[in-house]
Amino acid sequence: MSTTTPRLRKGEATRRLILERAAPVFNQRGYAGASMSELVEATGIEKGGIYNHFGSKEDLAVEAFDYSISLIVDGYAAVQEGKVGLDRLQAIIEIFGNWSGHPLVAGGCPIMNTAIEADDTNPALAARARAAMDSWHRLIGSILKDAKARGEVDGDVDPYELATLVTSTLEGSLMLTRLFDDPAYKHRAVASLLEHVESLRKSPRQRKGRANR
Amino acid sequence: MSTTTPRLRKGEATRRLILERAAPVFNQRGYAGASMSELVEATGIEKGGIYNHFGSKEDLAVEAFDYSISLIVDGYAAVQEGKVGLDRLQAIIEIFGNWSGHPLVAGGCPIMNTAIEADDTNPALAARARAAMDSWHRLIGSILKDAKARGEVDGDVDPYELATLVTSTLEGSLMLTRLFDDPAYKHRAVASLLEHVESLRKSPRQRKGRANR
DNA sequence: TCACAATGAGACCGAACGGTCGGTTTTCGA
DNA sequence: TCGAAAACCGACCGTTCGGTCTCATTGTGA
Repeated sequence: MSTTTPRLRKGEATRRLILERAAPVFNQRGYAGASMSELVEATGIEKGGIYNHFGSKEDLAVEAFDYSISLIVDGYAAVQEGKVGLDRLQAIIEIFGNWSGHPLVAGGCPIMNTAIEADDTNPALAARARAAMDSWHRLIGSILKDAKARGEVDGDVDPYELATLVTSTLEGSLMLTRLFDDPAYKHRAVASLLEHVESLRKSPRQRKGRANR
Repeated sequence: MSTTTPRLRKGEATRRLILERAAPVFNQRGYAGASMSELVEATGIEKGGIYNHFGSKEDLAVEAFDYSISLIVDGYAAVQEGKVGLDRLQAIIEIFGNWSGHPLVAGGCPIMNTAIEADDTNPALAARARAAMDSWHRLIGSILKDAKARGEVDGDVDPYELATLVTSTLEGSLMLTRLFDDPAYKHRAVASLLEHVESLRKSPRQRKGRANR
């Protein structure tokens, strides 16, 4: 390996530009719904140029998906900064309801969109969606485990199970919000989840013993 | 008009057969992902035969969607029979987690699938999805209003808001269940919602005064 | 029974699909 | 500055797309 330059400068820039511009197209129109000619138009790069960097439409879709995910990972990492324990989770839930004006990627949640389209049709994309969703659940799960370790929440809360419930509610509400073009659905889900998470908090007094419900 | 026969017998039968067989194809592969040749194969009717009954692929997709919805409406109507009040809602939530073996239509919830694909691309299908979702929310909402009228639940529960929360959680969990091919996600959501609904029940004692939280 | 409308088959259409490739331009290290 | 390599273009490929049309067959009311 030594000092092999893996990729040259200009090409790398175009490659990234293609991904940046193709990602929202795939996210809005779906894999089957997005045509190469649309991608040519959206990227400003001719077909030959695109195929110079990606082996197939599917390759491009997979890499564009990964690019979308990287934006999301970065976005959610940023909102947790300076927060600890349960506050981190609440910050994540809260921001979910507030990307509205400047969504991380146009067209809704790429994981959900890809999951819905690809589960019966495209194993490669479905696998990427699973990986991204798993990583998301590990993030939420680890925050909850941390909160438990810090004594903020009761011991009988299963971090992973709660994580999947949070995801279910948020994603479902996002689907409704986009279907009806009305943020109220998302906001209700966020409010409900924040309340639920808040209810998990042990009051400083209680150290042992089950609290709420 | 007088005694105009709107449609003849044989044709109506084929028409329905096409819908029955096309519905799962659209639900699994999506509108853009389903090709006419796949529909020809699935229905056993040649292209000319299909276009004899439907004006376009989109027309067929819309009618197939409506057909799927009719199956769902019938299915959920059946499970409520003989039940009253909050029991009706709990029966609906419960059955949501148990279609697994014999789903009403292959490929997951047609409303969610259509919502995700069509919201940015197909106004006609998106409108149908909105109508179906609205009707679903009205069903849940009316059950909750009935339960309130019967004094089963507290007055400060907003039927429509709760309905949309139930939908969010169920649909999101179905997405996860299908993505990971694991009913656990769905079952967790069902259990959580059943518990939540149960917590709304006033004990026979309490007539006035807010109960839980 | 019979004539005609309804039905379904399948060859056919132009357009658009995803993908290839030779040639030109651009980039950049030597 | 220059030449090889990288990057990019766009015409072109075979295939499949959604949709049309003609014609043989079938169903059916009178």
